[in-house]
Amino acid sequence: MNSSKNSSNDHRLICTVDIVLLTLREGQLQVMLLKRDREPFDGALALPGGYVHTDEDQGCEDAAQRVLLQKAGLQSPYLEQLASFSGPARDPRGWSVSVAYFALVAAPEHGQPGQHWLPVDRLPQLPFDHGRIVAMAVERVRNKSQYSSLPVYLCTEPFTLPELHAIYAALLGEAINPVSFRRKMDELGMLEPVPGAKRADGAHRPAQLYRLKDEYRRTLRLVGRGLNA
Amino acid sequence: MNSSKNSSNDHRLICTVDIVLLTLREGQLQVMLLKRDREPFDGALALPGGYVHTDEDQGCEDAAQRVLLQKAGLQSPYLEQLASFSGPARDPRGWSVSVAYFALVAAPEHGQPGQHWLPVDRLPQLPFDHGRIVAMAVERVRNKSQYSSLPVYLCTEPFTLPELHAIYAALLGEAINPVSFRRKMDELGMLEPVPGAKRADGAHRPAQLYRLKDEYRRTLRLVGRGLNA
DNA sequence: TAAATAGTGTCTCTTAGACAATATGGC
DNA sequence: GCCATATTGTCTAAGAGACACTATTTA
Repeated sequence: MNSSKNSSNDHRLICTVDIVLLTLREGQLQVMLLKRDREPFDGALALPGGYVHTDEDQGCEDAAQRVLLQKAGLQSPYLEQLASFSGPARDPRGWSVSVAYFALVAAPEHGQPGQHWLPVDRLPQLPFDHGRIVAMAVERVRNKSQYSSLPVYLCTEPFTLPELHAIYAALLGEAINPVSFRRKMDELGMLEPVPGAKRADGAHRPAQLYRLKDEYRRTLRLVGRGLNA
Repeated sequence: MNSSKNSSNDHRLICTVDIVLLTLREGQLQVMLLKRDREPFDGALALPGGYVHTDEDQGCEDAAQRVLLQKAGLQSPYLEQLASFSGPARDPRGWSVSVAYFALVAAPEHGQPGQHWLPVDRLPQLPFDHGRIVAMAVERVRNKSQYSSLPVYLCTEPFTLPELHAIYAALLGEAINPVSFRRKMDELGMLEPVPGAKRADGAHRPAQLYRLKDEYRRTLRLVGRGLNA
C-alpha cells in the first residue's frame, strides 16, 4: 500500500530555523525583527531565519548560529532550542517545519542597520506563525527566570547586583525582595566580585561590580525553590 | 551568490517524528521500543517513529498521534513535544530532522505484540540518536514531576493517594514526605474523591479513591515551590 | 553633613518535614 | 481485639519577606 509514496523524496520538506533574539532595554523585554527582503511577506517585519543548509550545517543549531551571525552580527550568545513549529499553512511555500531557537543578549549599544527592536508585549501582527513563536519564547524566558540564572545573559559584564536585580524584576514583572535576592545570588555561588571595581552612579554609595565565574559562563544555574516572587 | 542552491527543492530534507512512550511498572520508568522491520537498522529495537505525511498531517503533532495509534494502539495519552534532533549523521539515509515527542500512559495490562518495555536506566545501545532522545525525555519527565501534576498521567483512574505518592517517589527516586504530599495534592485542587469508593488492599484501612476533575484532565497543574524533594 | 542608594542584621511569617495520634477495614 | 496502613493534628525547622540599621559616595 501507499507504494506511490515510498520514494524517499516524497518525504522531503522545507526546513528552516527561526531565531527569537531577545534583550532588555528600557525595562522591557524586546525582540529583534528584520524587514524581509524577499517573498513571501516581502517587506514585512519578521524573525530572522533561514533554510537549514545540509551541505554545511551539522545540525539545526549550527544553522541558528549561522543565521544569528549573518543577520544580527552576533557570535554565540546564550542560545537554546525553543520548539518546532510545523504544518501546511504556516508558510505559503508549502508544508514546512521550523525549528525555533531563542537567544539572549545584553542590550546592544548600536543596533545594526535594518534591525528593529520591538517590545514583546506590543508587537504588530507578524508573518508566518512568528507571533506564536515569540509568545512561546517569552513565556519560556519569563518562566526560567523564576528559578534560574538565565537573566545574567541579558547583562553586560561586569554588572552590579542592583542592576541584575532590576533585570529580574523587569522580566518577572514584579518587585523582588532585595534581601532575598542577594541571599539567592550568594547561595548560587555563580558570581564573583571584580576586585576593587565599583560602579558609581550618582550621589550615593557605589555598587560592587560582579562577573560570572568562568565555570558558569555557559551553564544555567538553578535556584532551589525559585525566587518565590 | 549561491544561486545554484536557490531552488526550493535543494532545501527539502527528511523529516520524521519519534515517540518516547513512557510508563511506570514495577516501580521503574520504562520506555516502549519496537523491533524495526526495515532498513536502516532492520531488526533493532528502536523508538516508534515515522515520516511526517504532508498530505494528511496538519503538523508534526498529528504525525506523532498517528504513529502512536498505529504502532502502539494508543489514542491521545498525554503527549508533549520534547525537542528536535537533526544532523547529517543521525540517520544513514541522509541529513534529517526528527521532531521528538514523549507520551505518558498508565502501565498497560497486556502489551501489544511486538512491543518491548525496557527500564530507561538499563537500555541497550539504540539506533539513530534514540539513546539521547530517551535520555532527554526521561530528564524532562523527572524534572517536571518535581513541580507539576505530570505523574497523574501514569496512573489508571481512579487511584488512591498512596498509589500516586508511590509514583512520584519512584519517578523522583527518593522518599517524599507523605504529609507534605497530601497537603500539596490538596492545594492543587485537581483531584476529587470518588464518593464512597475505596480500595482495600490488605488487612488494613482502605484508601479513598480519587479521580482528576474534568477541567484538569488535559492540563498540567504547577505546584507552588515544587515538591521540595 | 545631607541625600541617596548599597549592603547587612535580625525578626517574623510561611511552609515543609517529623512525629505522634486517630481511623478503619480485614482477620 | 489486633495489625497494618490511611489519614489527620501539631510541633519543629528552614527559608522567604519586612524592616531597620550601617556604609559610602557626591553635592
